[in-house]
Amino acid sequence: MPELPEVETYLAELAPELQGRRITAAEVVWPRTIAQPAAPAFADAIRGLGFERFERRGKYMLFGLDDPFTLIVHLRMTGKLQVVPADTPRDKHTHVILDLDDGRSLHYRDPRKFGRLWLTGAPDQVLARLGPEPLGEGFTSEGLARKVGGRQASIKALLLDQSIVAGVGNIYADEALFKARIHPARLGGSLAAAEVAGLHAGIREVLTLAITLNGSSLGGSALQNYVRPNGMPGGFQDQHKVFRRTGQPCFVCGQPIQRIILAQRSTHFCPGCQPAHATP
DNA sequence: ATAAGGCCCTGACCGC
DNA sequence: TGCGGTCAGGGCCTTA
Repeated sequence: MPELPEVETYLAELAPELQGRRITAAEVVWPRTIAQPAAPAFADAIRGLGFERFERRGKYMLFGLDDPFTLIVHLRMTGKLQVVPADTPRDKHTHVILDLDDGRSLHYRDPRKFGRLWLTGAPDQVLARLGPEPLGEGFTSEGLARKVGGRQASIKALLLDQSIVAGVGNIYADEALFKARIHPARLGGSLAAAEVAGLHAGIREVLTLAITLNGSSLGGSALQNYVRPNGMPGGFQDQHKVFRRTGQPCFVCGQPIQRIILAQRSTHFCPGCQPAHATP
């Protein structure tokens, strides 16, 4: 499940492959993959455009094409983008094919079909709901405190809300809450300023290390498993303190990690390190 | 405005 | 072995 560090890794590895390349043809196999414009218009409009700039915003990849177009890609759960030889046959999960001018193609594959692509001249409209970048100057402890203050939703649910902070998903929300020693079911409005400050720092530390290690590759199902565009796994899964460690001893206090459901998401925490109530 | 629940999808997994 | 049911999960939409 690609979150900010995985998307950052994706873009870093795709950029050198795509820089300067031009799209010579486009095929949309599953039209609903294209969020904007309609699939036929997308395929028609993207033909002939070249890749110029590469940016990330939250979990979105922004491919700056010839002015004024931006190709936006959100991988959601199981989306993958890979540069392959042009004669590579599409499999049953390949939904979009962009042929490049160097004898290769960019394949978008997505078993769950949740991911979406946009071709737009106004990317800010697509990204309008996003909150600040967690590693940017716009993300401050005070700003986070304003957004969670007074809220009656769990802090876990609030961290998953992309309008509060962009790019944090299920893995890094759990890991950041552990780092800050905050129980995930605590209500946003119950957090003291010092706790919010710790959470703010925890989010940044977890994401920064995860980017350095090229994200998290989870074992088990090939469907869920994130791998980098070059096929290599990330390295942050070995740093997980709570995520998918249900029943295993906490590295800090030894108590078994618990799993609960919050906001319809698996949530992992240490009952010893993350007490349900703030300690005065 | 906020909180909660449904929906989209399909491979993996479980119990019989 | 085969089959049906359940689950996971990001973001958007609807409902209250």
